[in-house]
Amino acid sequence: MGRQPCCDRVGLKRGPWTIEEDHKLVHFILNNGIQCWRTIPKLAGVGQTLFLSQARNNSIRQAILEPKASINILNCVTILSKSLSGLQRCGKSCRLRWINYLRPDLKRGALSEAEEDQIIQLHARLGNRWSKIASHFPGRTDNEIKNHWNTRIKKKLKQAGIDPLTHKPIDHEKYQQESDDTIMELNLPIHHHKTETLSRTETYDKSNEAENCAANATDFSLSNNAYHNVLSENFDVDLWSKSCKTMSNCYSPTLSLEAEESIKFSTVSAVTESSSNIEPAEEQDSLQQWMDSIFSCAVNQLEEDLFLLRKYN
DNA sequence: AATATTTTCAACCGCGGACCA
DNA sequence: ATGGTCCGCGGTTGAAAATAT
Repeated sequence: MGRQPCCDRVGLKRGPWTIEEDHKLVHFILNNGIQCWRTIPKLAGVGQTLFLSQARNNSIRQAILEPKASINILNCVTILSKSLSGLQRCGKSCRLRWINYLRPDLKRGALSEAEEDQIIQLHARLGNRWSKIASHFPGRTDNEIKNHWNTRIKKKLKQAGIDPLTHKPIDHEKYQQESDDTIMELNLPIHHHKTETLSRTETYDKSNEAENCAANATDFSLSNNAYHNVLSENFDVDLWSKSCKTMSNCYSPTLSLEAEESIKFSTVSAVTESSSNIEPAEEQDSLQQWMDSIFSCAVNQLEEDLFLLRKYN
């Protein structure tokens, strides 16, 4: 009997993660920790549904009293009800996304020369045991190091006349024959290797802007800065909407002014509304949850705006 | 400016090992 | 010992971004 797949793949989403999915996963793990990856997709998002029903009741009540002021909130809640189901991802995919991209202790930005040298030394000792190698670099993932090895370091070594497999100087005449023999000995399929030349982008360094963008996005989604700002008296809506924009720019480079304004309006309304309807003892938690929801909502609106922009441009 | 080519890296796949009943 | 389940690892893929023509 064959091994069963890690999950029922029917109806599960694959491919790149959306902001909303990231948000659900981060929210769940920060609140509940990691227990069983298989159950995380089902549970992520569910914790917010209780608050959703509260919010819906509040907003409906408010809509009756003050229709104009609360219409945006009501819209948000309606959209949220569609988006707050569990994650349509398998546990494996969640684990990968968390480990390689979302976890808060990840170090961002290009690997330094010193790190590269250390990778080369460790690879000479350990071979392609990427997780072992990565364990020497806190904040770096095995995937990142593996990718860096395959795209940069291998080429650099070859350029320097060093065989990346053996870490010994290349004997050019024997090199091709030996690697083919090795492949035959190991009974591995022979692939047609692309001719590898020094990368045209070898000198290209990730711009500070890109790094800041990633760092800002991480800060925003993982350290709950936005919530703390909202809770403090000097909450700056402009600053917050800029954070949203910066984060969204990591995914999509263009945003409409309307979309930006939409975020501001949702935020101000949300803060006003939720503050007036929640008991003081629960205020902070509820407000944080509300901000969670509003953030998802704002992102949904942005994505809808982008979709329309693309459709009609 | 448009198109082609190359590079990067996030995400997927399948396997092996650990653990449990 | 056996079979089922889950997690983690390493190889690979392919879309998006960067660069060249």
